[in-house]
Amino acid sequence: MSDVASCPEKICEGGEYYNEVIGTQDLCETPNQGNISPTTECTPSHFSSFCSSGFGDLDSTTTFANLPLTYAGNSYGAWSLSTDTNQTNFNNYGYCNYIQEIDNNTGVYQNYYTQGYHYNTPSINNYTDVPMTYVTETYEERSQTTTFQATTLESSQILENTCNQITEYHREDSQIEELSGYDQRYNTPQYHMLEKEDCNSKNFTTKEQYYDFNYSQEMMEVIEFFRFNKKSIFEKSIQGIDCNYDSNNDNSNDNIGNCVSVNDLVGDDQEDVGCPPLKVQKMDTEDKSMVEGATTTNLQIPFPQELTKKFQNEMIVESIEVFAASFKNQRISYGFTQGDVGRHIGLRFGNEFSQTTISRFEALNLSCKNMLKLKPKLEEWLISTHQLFQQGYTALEINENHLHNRFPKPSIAEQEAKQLAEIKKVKRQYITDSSRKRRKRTNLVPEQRNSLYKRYLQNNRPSEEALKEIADDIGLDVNVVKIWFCNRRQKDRKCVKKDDA
DNA sequence: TTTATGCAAATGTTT
DNA sequence: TAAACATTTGCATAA
Repeated sequence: MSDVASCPEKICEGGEYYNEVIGTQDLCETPNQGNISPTTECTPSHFSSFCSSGFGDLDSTTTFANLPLTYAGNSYGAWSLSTDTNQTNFNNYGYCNYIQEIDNNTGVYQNYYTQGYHYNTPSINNYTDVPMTYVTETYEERSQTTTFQATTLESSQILENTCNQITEYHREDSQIEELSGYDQRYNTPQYHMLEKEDCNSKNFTTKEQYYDFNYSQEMMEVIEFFRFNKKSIFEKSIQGIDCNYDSNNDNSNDNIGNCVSVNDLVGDDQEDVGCPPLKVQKMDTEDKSMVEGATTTNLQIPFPQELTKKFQNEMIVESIEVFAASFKNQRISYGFTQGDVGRHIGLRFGNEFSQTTISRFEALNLSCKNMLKLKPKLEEWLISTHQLFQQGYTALEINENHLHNRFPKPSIAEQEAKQLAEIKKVKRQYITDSSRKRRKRTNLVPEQRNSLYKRYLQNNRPSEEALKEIADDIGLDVNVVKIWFCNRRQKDRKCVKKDDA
């Protein structure tokens, strides 16, 4: 195992720039309990990698991994995975908000949530055969806040060491064994978007040293290796927990019961594929054997291309999950309700969302594509709100004075470009005019509904004239009546199909 | 008071 | 072009 804190990788993809980081413990170790040493040089404007200490709580053995894509100002969410160094067979998986003050180089963790799992052997490295028991039903809030002083590292040194680390991982069986554990040595890569200028920053020597997210087989091997290990642990712990995929839309071909296959979000252009679910399926035996192949010395082509796509999909899915959790945390800490957010977005973009939609976003109760579509707006909300608070406004003032109005509305093209960036890997993508106002939902009163249904029984496909007549008669817009008949026919067809099944 | 959810209105895509 | 088919979204209300 090398002495590397993190591995910055510049990822350039279609004009967008990512920073890829793999961390190990050594340069993250902290002499004092609770201290954390982020590597500020990894990303010029934000932290991207850090380790903290502790098991359960943030102490000397916790490794933080997989920073999400989401941030507002200096704020990040973070996942941690830590193991029990006292061999009491307890594993801990946590989430917290991470806020770094760039100027004075300090950071704060807050709103720390944890979920615990028992496993029945103290041997961490045998995890593949260890059944794990889900211990806590829900996240437990610890309300812990940890403040620390950041440590700055030389980026060139990090880059060099990290590349050595990757090479060693590829070469040495013993080191691979070590890495396959999921204790403090376990890390996952993470990435987030950077400005173009950052990519050319002097902190990084030459562009040629960067790994390309799409095309570097070597990089993908490492990413997949780490990610599989993590998944195999986590998935064991969520056995029996329902997927939280939009159960209303359960007629998709991708659905398997209430869960959906994650295959092919990053599909090739020939395939007409849908979105993955927001909770992933367990990996099957076949997949596992392929990944286990990666732990041999033959690491040239350990992963089939298909699997690479699958992991990319999972990364996308996970980035949404993490963002949703982070978004909720921040919304609550700002003191806004879901309804507030929906209204603010209306002020900001010209088209507001209901409390329902925000609620569903936070609970991952929307389709993946839908989540990806909404995400840029919620990111914008976080940024705008953060700025308003920085200017000294309170939540009350923001609400009463409609301060989200103050931000220039981005052009439709800009909004669409952002949505496109989110869902560009989804085939069948389409961006709708996001500024067009959705018609207010008509609330039909029972008499109107009865009247419509009576006429539907007489003729379920009325002509234009008949529709007009019905509309006049009931006192509704003819379009509303037309849509009602369409939806009613759709409902009937669905019922018939269901009966047939 | 806030959030979650069933049903279906409205919108988008394919046939 | 219209209808079928698919998906997004919000009202009303339960929790």
